[in-house]
Amino acid sequence: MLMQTQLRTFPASQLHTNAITRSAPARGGFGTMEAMGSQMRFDPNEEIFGEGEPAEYVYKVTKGAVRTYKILCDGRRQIGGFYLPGDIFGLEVGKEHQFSAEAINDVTVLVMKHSLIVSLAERDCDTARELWSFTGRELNRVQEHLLLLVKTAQQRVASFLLEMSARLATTDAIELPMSRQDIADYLGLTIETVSRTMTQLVSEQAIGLPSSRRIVLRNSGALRQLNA
Amino acid sequence: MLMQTQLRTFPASQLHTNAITRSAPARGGFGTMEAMGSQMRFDPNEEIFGEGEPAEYVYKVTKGAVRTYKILCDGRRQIGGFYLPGDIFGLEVGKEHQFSAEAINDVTVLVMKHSLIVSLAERDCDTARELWSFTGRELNRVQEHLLLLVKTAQQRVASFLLEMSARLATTDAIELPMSRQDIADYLGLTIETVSRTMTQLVSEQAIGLPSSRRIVLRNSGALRQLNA
DNA sequence: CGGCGGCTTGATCGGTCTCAAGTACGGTGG
DNA sequence: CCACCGTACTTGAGACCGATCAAGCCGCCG
Repeated sequence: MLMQTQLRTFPASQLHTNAITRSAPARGGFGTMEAMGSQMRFDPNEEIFGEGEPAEYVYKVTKGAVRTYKILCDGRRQIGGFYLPGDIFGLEVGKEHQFSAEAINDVTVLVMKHSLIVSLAERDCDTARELWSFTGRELNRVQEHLLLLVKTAQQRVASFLLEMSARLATTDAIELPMSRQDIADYLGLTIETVSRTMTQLVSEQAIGLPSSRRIVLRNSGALRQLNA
Repeated sequence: MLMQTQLRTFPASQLHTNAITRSAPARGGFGTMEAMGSQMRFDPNEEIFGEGEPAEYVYKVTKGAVRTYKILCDGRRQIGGFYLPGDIFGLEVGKEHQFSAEAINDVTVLVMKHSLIVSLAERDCDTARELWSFTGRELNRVQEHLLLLVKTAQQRVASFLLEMSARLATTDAIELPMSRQDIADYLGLTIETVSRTMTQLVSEQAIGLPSSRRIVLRNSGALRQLNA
């Protein structure tokens, strides 16, 4: 059982087999720290860490998508954020993780020891500044997310699509990694409302929907106008 | 007009007359920094700073209550937080204020130069750590606020009352500094719904309401149970 | 005493949820 | 190759919660 708990957080073979896999020098964010990371893989829906667990590690997505979430008292799930390649997650200021984290699809992350980063920050003020800056950006992101939740369903979905477009679009088409349920739980809506709203946006020529996970932004101005 | 902009942020006489008023040595939070602060006063509903303005100063409430907010595209106002005596606000990681801030009632704050704090943090890693820690607590607060917004009206109001009780109650009775409109804009509800929900909680014996701003928690267990 | 702002209460409307089918897609086995 | 299945998604009908619109009430101050 002690085994199991460890396994859930750091599945099986990974901690040891993959610990050897050193990462290439970093491009963006947390410069030197990334040199210390090792790679880990997670299957779809696999837990990466759980709410309340000690925040031993910090993660950077190299492939796939991650969701963080809390289960509310009434059983609903609130998604706190989606993390895509290049994004850092699991970096806590306190001792424990405030949210749980799961892989959405096949995920590869770079793992760094929290304690190493913190102790480095105690000597190196640039690292300290970087930590502060990261948490500040996370704060801004959550503020934006909060503002979403007081809008109408159409506005929430439109904002979500624009955000995803900005984060993972190379063309005007995007391939969503997450399910309708994930989107719903992020936006504080039901799956049915998300679905209905999307078809509504299709009929308004704002988006195209060649398949349920594939979105084409036909009129991003109209989407933007719903909020601005 | 250049005058006016300045006046709106740092009203009239204050910057010069009060800059002399040195504060006593600090007890909690931002230790040494407080020694550098000067006092400022604001009238009810007076703007302390505006969204998008350069974040030149950091504030600590010594008396009264402050709200931060954004005006949404549709004209509604979303309140980001309430700041009570002892609370720090206006500390940004970036260059600009993300929210506007107003005095709710008669407010006295301690003002510190943002640039001084930051430059201190560049040399002193303890200060850097304190900045990070502050932003981390702010992040947790906003996360909690976000979770509020996906609950029912009763749950939101109950959580709000419990939070206020924890923050400003000496006995089981609390004197709210903010109006129903402020509460509504914090909880993402209308003033009518807040009012109705309160009377409902009265009829359920969960609270007493001797006057509209005065709340007595009669059965805080029941309030807590709405969320837990 | 009159007026005004903040709060409460009532009646109705509308958006989102709930419950219930129906449909598309991918995988598996015959 | 097709039949079958399970899962994810869409669509529909009705209920419900909170918003809106509209009075009315209370406390405060002139």
